[in-house]
Amino acid sequence: MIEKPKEKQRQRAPSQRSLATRERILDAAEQLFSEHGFDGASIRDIASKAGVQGALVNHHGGSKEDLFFTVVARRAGVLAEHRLAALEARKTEDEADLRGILSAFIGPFLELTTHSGPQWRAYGRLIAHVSADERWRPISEVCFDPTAQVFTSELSRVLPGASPRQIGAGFVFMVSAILSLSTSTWRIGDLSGSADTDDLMQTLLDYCEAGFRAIGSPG
Amino acid sequence: MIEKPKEKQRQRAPSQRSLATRERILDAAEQLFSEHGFDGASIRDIASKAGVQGALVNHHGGSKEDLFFTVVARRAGVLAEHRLAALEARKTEDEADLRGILSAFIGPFLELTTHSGPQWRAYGRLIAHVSADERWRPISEVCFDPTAQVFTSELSRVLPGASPRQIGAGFVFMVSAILSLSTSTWRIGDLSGSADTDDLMQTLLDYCEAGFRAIGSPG
DNA sequence: GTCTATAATGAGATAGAC
DNA sequence: GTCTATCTCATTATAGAC
Repeated sequence: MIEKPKEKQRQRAPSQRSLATRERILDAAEQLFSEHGFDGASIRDIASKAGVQGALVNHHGGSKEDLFFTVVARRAGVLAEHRLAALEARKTEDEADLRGILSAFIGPFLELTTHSGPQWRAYGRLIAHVSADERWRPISEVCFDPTAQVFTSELSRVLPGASPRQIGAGFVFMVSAILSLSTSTWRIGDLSGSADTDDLMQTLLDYCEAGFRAIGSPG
Repeated sequence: MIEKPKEKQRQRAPSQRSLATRERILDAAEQLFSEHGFDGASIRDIASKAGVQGALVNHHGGSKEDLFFTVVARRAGVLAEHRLAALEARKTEDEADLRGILSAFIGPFLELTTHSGPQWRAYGRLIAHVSADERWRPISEVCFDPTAQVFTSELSRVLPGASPRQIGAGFVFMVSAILSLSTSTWRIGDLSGSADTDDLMQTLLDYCEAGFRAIGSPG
């Protein structure tokens, strides 16, 4: 199950080749989990994509659920750091108003998932799976809730007229809209050029900022 | 595959008992597909929940993919009718402004999925699966795109300043926010009472209306 | 750490009796 | 239309040689 990160004490440091293999396996798992979901991606497919034997996947990743957890957690820290750093930067420049907070949350995610290569792009879709399936709630709690709490606190500060429940609802609406850019781009149209994605980010920011303002101001 | 609704010519009308069995199977499939997704729900589990033998599921539903299609399509017509009727009602009363259009789209969905029993509640989650997985795009095109086109046309009419792409983006944001109420209610809090859900619907409407206005107005 | 081989289970689908 | 029985295949996971 998903109990812990379970950091076994190792006898000695793993070799470089071992680490490289492990990374290949995690990359393959990231892509296939993001495309087909947990149940739709098989260990065999992952092993095949990584160019290794099936047994190696279990050796490096443990059970399938452990592997899924590992893949999600691998980039969660980086994403959280980018978001919190962006938030701090806004604060020190006195730009931590509503739009500044939303930018700090949305910007790093879109920057990473659209401009940082196919693995990060897959990771965006992967988060959508984690977020949609209550089965992965323990993963969410560990990987994403801490950051979410920081941002909802900030939102409550700049929107004193909104109840915690309204802030929570608005936050869920925003997250689902963000993730829809990773999963439903085909509904809006191809996003090949950077100009298009930046355009879409502005539209998303405008949408969410106005939405939050409507929630925060009295009826 | 998902080619067609494939209406085989029957020799004679099915018996009442047969129809009842078929409904039980579809109900069970609806619940399990909505909870665990297509790959996570097995034919065996569906048969067990419906209280029939496994072979009957294939007999009534065809292949697993056919069964999924059938379940999604079963209520799609009702949902579409409610939405289009609500839209027409607004138009004849000269209330087809932005908020009226959004209400006609959101209201029937929330009414059905929160106040019309567990099957409709499951159907809401089911649509979230269909919408998130590109694999079901053919189903979306048949079941939901026609209604979506009607509403995006209306939105373009009342928001002449927004490009089709912006309307499309806003529509995707809105749909993802609506569906998040079916999948992520545990993130916002329990929705036991009707008052709570009505409250949430107002919040959602405020959020989306403001968001669309921000998209539709220059700068 | 990596491989081959295989165990153990569960999946979707069908044949054929009733 | 319904059931029993079964086919065929894919799945996760592990045992053990190297």
